[in-house]
Amino acid sequence: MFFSKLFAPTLRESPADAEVISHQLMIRAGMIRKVAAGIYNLLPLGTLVMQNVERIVREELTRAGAQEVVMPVVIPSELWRESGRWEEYGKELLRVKDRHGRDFCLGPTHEEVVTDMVRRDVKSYKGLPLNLYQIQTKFRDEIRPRFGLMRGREFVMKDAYSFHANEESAKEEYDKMFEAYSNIFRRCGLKFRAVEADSGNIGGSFSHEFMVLADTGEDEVVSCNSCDYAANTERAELKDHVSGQADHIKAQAETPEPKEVSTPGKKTIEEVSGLLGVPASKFIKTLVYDTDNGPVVALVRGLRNINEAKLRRAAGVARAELATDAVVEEITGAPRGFAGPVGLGDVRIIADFDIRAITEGVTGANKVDTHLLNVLPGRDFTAEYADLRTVEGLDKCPRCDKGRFEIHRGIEVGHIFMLGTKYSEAMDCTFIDEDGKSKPMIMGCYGIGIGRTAAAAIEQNHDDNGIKWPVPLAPYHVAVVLVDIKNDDLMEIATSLYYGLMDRGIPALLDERNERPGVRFKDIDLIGIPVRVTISKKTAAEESVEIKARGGEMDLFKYDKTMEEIYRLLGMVLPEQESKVTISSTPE
RNA sequence: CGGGGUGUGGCGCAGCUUGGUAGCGCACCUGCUUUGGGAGCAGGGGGCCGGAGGUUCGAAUCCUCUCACCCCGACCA
Repeated sequence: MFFSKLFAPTLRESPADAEVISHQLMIRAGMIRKVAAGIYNLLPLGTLVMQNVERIVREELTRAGAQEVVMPVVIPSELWRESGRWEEYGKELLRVKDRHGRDFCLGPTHEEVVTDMVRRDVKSYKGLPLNLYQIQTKFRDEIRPRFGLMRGREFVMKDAYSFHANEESAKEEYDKMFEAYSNIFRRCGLKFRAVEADSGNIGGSFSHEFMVLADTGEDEVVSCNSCDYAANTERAELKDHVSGQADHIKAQAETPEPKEVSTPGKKTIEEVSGLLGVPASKFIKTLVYDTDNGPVVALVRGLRNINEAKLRRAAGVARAELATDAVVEEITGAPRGFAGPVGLGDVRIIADFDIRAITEGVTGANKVDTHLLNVLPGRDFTAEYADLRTVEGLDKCPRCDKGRFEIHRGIEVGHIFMLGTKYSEAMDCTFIDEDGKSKPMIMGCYGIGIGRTAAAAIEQNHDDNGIKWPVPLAPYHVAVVLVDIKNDDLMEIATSLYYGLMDRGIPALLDERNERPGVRFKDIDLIGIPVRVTISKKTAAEESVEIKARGGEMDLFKYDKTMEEIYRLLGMVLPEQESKVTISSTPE
């Protein structure tokens, strides 16, 4: 590509609404432009990068034996009604009507469509396993799209779905996808971690998220500093480490009877802790939740946060939200801020394991302006115990019992998931097994956000000057900058190098714009091209070109060493028979 | 949806409190000079101030309504 022809409107300043660096740089580098909230145009540079991610995804999935298909964007409501998700999915599902008034939706994901496709034509175990994928535009009417391509409403996703005759086969495919995903993100030049994620209602621990580590990530992940356990903080487990230690039993025995203490107007743990001079870790935080199975009281240690997903699981409910003040008052007999587990009536109490470790605890007295001292779990109230608290750094690893958690922020670029028979049963996707019996297929699904992967790569690879693309994602691998554009001899050297690169399959950009060199260097850095070759009168006088890796130092190379050096910087090896090839020497 | 905020040339902003001819930087166009890290000078073009209604002799500015966008919360590739 000749830069003078390239549609890449670069900006010096970033638009005020771009928050994160990848969003800012994509706009400044002329890769994307916003059309509406969460909806973008991809300009040529953005398109090239997306194609690079897609190419890597295709290569790795093909190698893993998956087959590419294309499913529709507009999906009839009937399929979604069959799975029950037409009602369940909520407002994220953009529904439209056709001219006859029939209901359709824009596909946010394709379990229904692919299940329908497979059930029509696969009848026997002989047709299994099967892994079908597509790379396609999805639409999810997100409440709050943000961060450019990181969380758009319309976005390109690679979604794969596998079908199996039995669990073993499904697990095998899952492992294969795990491997393929690792290869994909490694090839994209990303530092990432596969972490355990919510397994949903089926499939044990068979769900992993692939997280690109970046401070701006929307997710938080923990990893053990001793073993290989890693999980999304939302899902990370903690074990019951506290029961039965000798000194603890002694402290329990020595805890005096509960005593009321007046705490007028002091509602928060911080306030009461300050007033009484008792550390917050002695507090039993008491939260009243409204669930679809009535109210539930949850207890966690002061300073710790409850994990509502864990609460939902422990309580066996689908919905749990903090109760309103009115409900709190009804359950505890006191206004918000003075709730405690002691003397509560007939209400379900679920406590975090850690609560059991408390002796001489402090909690609300279920009475206005009053708290209780010397509360001892087990003696003064009873509760069900479960893992309820959100993990934090330095918490003990539940797997190896030795290590401690480290916390990182991450961007979820991929998710692999065992679906089990949820869709195959709902939609009657069955096959005849070897034993002649009809069974529902076991399914897995596997997603990668293409644009999000590109954005994540920028989050991890940038500096003050702009993007620093990992070579496999770069829109062009090499920029050839001709400084003195009016000099025909130099132009010939530059174009000959440019075409030489193209002939070798190296995507190149020839910058022959009538701009001052500084402007052009800035643009090329901003766009993030990995290797820059500069040709000018000065370099030509030495029969050399100047080569500089993005972010590196510049060096002069004689014409016959040029290609070798470019290959080296791109992490490639010049083919043996080419080592003698030179770009055209100075014309006479 | 709840809470907060912003809408003024393509981009970044000022002007609004206290109504009186719409401004600055970048970008763009022309010319000259310049040409190794976002040039200088001179000239030039482009905005019904998000939209509708109202108050007023007069509204970017005050009032009402609306729309869009952004930020903080619960979802997700």
